[in-house]
Amino acid sequence: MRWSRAFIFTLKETPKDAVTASHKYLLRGGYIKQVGAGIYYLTPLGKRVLDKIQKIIREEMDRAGAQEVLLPYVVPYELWEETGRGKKYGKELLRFKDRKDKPFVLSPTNEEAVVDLVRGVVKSYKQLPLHLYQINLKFRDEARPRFGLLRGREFIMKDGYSFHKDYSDLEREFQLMEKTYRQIFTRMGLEFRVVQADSGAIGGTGSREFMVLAENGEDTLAICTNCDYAANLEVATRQHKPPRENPVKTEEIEEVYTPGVTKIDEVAQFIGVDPYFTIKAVAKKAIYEDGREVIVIFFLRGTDELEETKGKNSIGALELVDATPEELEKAGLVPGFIGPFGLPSSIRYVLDDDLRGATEMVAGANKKDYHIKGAGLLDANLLGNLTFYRDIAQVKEGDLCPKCGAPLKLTKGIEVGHIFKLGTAYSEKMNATFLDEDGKAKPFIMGCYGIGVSRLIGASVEQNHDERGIVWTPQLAPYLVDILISDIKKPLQRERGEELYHQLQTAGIETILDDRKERFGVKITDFELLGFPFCVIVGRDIDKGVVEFRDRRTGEKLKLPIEKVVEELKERLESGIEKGRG
RNA sequence: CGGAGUGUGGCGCAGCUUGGUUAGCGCACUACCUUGGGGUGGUAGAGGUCGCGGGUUCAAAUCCCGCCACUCCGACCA
Repeated sequence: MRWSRAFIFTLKETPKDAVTASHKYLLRGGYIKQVGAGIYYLTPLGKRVLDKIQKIIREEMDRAGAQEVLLPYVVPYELWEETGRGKKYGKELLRFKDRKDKPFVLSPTNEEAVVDLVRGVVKSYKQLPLHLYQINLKFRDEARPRFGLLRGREFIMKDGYSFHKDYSDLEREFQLMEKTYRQIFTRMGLEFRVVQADSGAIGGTGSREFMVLAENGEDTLAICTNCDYAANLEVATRQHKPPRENPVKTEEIEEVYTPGVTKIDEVAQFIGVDPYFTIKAVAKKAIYEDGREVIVIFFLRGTDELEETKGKNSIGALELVDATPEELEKAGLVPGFIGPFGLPSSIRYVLDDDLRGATEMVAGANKKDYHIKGAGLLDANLLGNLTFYRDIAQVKEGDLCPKCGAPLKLTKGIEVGHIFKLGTAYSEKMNATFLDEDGKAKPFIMGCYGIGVSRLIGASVEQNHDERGIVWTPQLAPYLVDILISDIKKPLQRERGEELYHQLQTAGIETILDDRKERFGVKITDFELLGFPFCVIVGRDIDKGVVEFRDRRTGEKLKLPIEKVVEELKERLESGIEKGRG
């Protein structure tokens, strides 16, 4: 491509709306341009990156035996009624009507459509397994789109759905997909982790997320410093440590007058114990699928925080919201003084695993302005018979790995892939069955596999940039080499640059020729902003047949006879891409 | 969806408090000259219904009311 003819617009100043690196640089480099909240144009440069990503995904999915289809973007609402998701999905689902007043949705995910496609067509276990995937637009009417391509409302996603006759075959496919995804992200040259995850609103079990590691990722991951354990903080667990001995002994359980002291730190200080020996009560209102609302109290050590996702899952609720003091009082609770001892028997509660065997604890007395001290959770009679321990605490840096016991470390990531087992959740509701060997109709057992394709553009920049701009991995770069003609008015520079350009094209290396009538400074700054992996500067040494070769990532500069350029590039590309694969 | 904020040429902003001639600056853009390895310097230009609607007033970018859009913090999410 000749730069002088290319639709490239770079911005010297950062548009004020951009905060994160990827948003800033993609905007400044003219890879994207915003149309509306969470909706973007992709320019030719952006499209080239997108195509690279898609190509890798297609190759690997096809290699794994999946078949590409194209499902509709606009889906009749009636399909969503069949699964009940039409109502459940909330405002993120964009609903609208056509001229005949028939309701439709803009697809945010495509389980319904793919099941509809397959049902009645796949009738026998002999036709299974089947894996269909597509790369298509999605729309989710996000409450708050942000960070450019990282959280758009309209985005491109690869979504795949597999159909199986039994769970062991689903398991096999799931493993295959994990391997395939690893291969995909490795080929892109990205640093990533595979983590255990919550399966979220789509439902299902056995969930794995693929996280690109980046400082300002939206997800927090717990990663073991020793073994391969890695989990999204939402579901990360830790080893139960034996309770520490409380140095402050109490002869017997007693009530302490603690007027107006409600916060954990204040309570600990007031009574004179380490917050570790206090019991924190987190009151929430749980909302269930059927619309029921129940007050639930989560008890944790004063040094721990409730992990809402784990809390939610521990009681099978759809959502947890903060309970107001009025709601608590109505339920017979004393806000600020809630404790597990003497809790009204009608109240649903959950104890964190780490409280198992805890003794000499301080907790709210369920009585205004009083706490209890010296209580142990072994005193089952105080708790009633309903001891209900679950792991509901948020893992902290330094907690112990559930697998090997080494310390865990927290790090940030951007979710770019998610695979999970759906089971029969959709096939049953949509009455999609096949005849098994035993002659009985059974619902398909399904798996679901997503990759945030357009998000990957952003995630990749988020991970690969410096203070001057983007640093593409060779696998995703829109062009591999920028031939920079330093002074376009010098005929020799121009001629040699053109020759090299044709030579590289013949060699099959994607090249952009900066033949603009601009100064050197402008061109090199654009090169750095746009992030092409390599630059060949045809400049003042060309009369000696020498050009300058630059590596964007390392900043390395070297003088090189022009006829050695192709060789040099090929060498670097091979070693670079191999490194990416490792 | 709660809280905060912003809307003035393509981009970044000033002007608004205290209404008053042709609405200004930097970058980018056009033409010419100049310079030519890190966003050269100069001369002359083009480009704006001041987010939209209504109101107050002799007069509104500026004051008042309504609406819309976008951004940020939070809740939520591939």
